[in-house]
Amino acid sequence: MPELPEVETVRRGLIGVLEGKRIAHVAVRRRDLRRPFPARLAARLKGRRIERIDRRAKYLLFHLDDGMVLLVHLGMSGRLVIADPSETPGPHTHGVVETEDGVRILYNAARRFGLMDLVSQNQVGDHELLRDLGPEPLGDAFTGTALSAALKGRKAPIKALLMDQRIVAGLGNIYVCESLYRAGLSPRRTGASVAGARAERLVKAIRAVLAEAIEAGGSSLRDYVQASGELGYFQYSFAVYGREGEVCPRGGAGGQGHVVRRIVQSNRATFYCPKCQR
DNA sequence: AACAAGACCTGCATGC
DNA sequence: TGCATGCAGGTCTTGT
Repeated sequence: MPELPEVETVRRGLIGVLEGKRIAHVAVRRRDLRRPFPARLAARLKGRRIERIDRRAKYLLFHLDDGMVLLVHLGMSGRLVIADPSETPGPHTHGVVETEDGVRILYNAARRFGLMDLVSQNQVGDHELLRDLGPEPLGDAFTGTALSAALKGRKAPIKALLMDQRIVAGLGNIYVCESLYRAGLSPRRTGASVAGARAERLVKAIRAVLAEAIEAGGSSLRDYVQASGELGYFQYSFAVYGREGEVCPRGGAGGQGHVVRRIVQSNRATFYCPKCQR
């Protein structure tokens, strides 16, 4: 679920309650997630002060005052929420962090696709999960030229390549579909064919879609909520994602062929408008 | 090397 | 009601 806009929204929601705060207590209820939680995680976090919360792609990075960084990924169904004082951990709450001033954060991941790791600050960039990531789509390094270069010679469909975190880091199924629609590019087009003006258009579309989604607090479909528990509402702005059979936003009255189609690429659903996307 | 498909795990909607 | 099936925001691994 959580793609870049959702992770960024969670980050923003946690800054106010966690930055500068000291961790008073940590409970680990189940540690066999996608990769097991680090050994002695609770003991290593206890007493630490959270100095800063960053994001890299879909990872959250909690910088601690002992030079370590707690890496958190939410997987498909993960949540990081500020608990109501009366709230008790559910069956999928795999970790609970409590600050000195009494704020409790629940780490919830029904499908256990998420992960946590501890890495020292000066090795974060070399971490195996981060080192091969492509540029941040909202950063300066993500340009039409850079994207063209990354796609050069690639025969796979552009849809699949944008899902590859080494090409650009942070997009997932929703925002790839929406960005391709915005750019007017068919998801079936080869990566190599996206160069020059098309690549520029795609970069602009990706940036715009992500910015709007962050503004909307992300997209809430099934599991995702903001740290506060509020829903995001970008799902109401989807042009194509999950809209198979509907008329796309540019179809106008009657539609005239602007019917959103669902296909499967690399085992993932792709939604697009064959009329608007070429 | 690049690509597609399968695997991981759980919950939910759907249809019989 | 119960059961089987398919599907889901991610990404790692396997096989061609």
